[in-house]
Amino acid sequence: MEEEARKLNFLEEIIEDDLKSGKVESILTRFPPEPNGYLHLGHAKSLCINFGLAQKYGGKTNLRYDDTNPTKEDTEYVDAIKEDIKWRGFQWEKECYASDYFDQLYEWAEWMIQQGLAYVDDQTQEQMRENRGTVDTPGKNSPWRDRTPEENLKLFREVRDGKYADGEKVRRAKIDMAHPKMEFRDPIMYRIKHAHHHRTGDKWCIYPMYDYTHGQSDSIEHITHSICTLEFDVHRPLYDWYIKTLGIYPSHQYEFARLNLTYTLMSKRKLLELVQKGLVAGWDDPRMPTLCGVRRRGYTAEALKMFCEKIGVSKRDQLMDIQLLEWCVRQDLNARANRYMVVSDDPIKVTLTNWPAGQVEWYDCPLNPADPEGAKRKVPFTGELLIDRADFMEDAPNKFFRLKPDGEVRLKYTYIIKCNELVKDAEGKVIELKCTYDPSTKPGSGEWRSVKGTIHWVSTAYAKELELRQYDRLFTLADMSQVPEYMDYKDFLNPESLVIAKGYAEPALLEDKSGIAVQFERVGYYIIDKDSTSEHPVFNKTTALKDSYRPE
RNA sequence: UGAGGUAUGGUGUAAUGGUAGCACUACAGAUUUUGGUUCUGCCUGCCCAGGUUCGAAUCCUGGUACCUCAACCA
Repeated sequence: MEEEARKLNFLEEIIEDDLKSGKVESILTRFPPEPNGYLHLGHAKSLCINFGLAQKYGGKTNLRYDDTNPTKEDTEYVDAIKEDIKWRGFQWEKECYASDYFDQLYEWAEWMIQQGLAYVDDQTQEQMRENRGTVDTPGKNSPWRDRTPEENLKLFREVRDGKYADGEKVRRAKIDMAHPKMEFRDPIMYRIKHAHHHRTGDKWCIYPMYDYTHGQSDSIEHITHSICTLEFDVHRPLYDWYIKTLGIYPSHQYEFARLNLTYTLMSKRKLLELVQKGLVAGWDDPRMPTLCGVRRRGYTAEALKMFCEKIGVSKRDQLMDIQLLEWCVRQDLNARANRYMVVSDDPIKVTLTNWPAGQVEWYDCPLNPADPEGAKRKVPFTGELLIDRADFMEDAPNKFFRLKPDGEVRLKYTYIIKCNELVKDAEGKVIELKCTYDPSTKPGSGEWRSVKGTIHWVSTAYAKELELRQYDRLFTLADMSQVPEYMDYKDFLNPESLVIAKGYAEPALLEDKSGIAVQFERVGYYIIDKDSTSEHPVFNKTTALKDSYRPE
């Protein structure tokens, strides 16, 4: 046990060393989303690292919005991000915005010009691209590179004051156009954007780039450990360069491998596209891998926490099997999700021919079988029932344990019944099963008899129609053997590639119209309300569920 | 042909010079009033080649593969 706890990932080692050596007194991390989309499963990992590490070592975490690109950002996202972080169970120390630092950043920018460390460039985007060179050929200096500090300052102020149009000029750091690291070939610090910012409004028409903003923001807040994903590792030298050049608080950046999940899209850009094209109902569509999406799907914050603890932290590219996530969800839900019996639409009627007419028996069924002494629900049993069509098969193979002609099955919590006769309609479709029940098999009376199958049922007399507007698991519970690995979102949108996992037993959360959470123990039922605006053919199915559940 | 990063079963992650462990998955079996859960069993691994050493996943040398970087995105 204790040895288990002693295993540290590389970030924990770094932090412990820094704490031990006195390099820092306590740690301060930050979670820096750009408010241009909703948080997804990948962010769950980042959240767990940035907040979790601080928590573990008695430090704090700032929530900082990286809002340096006004054309992509919006307060809708700012609010949604906060909500998701809270749902996940984390509390930030300070709520910060990169835009809070625009004035300071600008001051530093003028100072750099005065030091001859930056210049205004008149090249077009194309010229700049050409002159930047490639990974194995050096770049060429801009013809405007040697403007005097005075001229640069004058120009820069004119740019700031809006004398130029978008793209006309750009502000660059003067480093080295032949540098082997592409990031050092005179990186752009400011670009002109006559755009309305969600916080600073129209105050600025120039906006700083990520590289010129992030390190300084960390520094201003005195972030001790700035932890980000691997693709930023090539930026670290530049991060350090700005901090060193400006002589400000030395925050340090560390990188870990971002999370990828099999069969799952984890790109904000593509998720945004799904939303914008109306291919999903929104960012919180349960098919989406967003935190609000999986939340509607029934995932719990605890399950996500468990998952993040299991996947570990390293610098190797990580493609996690989504089955581990699902295992975590089941693990969590299995212990505490309430269970209700349910049949999906198009059920089969079962008539018990030897049941005393009009008789009703009530059963106390546990809300959670794992806790048989816990809360109960009352379920009425009568001589006319409905069962799920999938629980009956006329020409059943040997391995089919549910109801078949002349076969026996246990109705969950009640009697064993035997199927004696099929009733079919004109098309030959089975519409009713005439069965007999075995009175001696009533639970609690006499000897217990076992049969292979146990199925759900509802009493037609008491069945309550419950219209649900949430469908469930269409995406992640698709039969994985049917879809190619790395299923692209285009395939995702192709209904042919989706196979609903029928009978996959897992507790799930669904919501009815009034927003009440109802949990069923078998999923594979997908439900959508009649008013659904989704254009996706798979989802345009109206399903009314019948449930034996009777509130109080 | 540049710079940076990473290599341990199918997937992910431990072992820091001393028997390659754990989890998920797959498979097999037991239990089961959910074909769930639980329990048991089981297959599969140190990128390659040299070297140092009594002993190497670990140290050294040389290869190889994969990822990231050439947005006025973050």
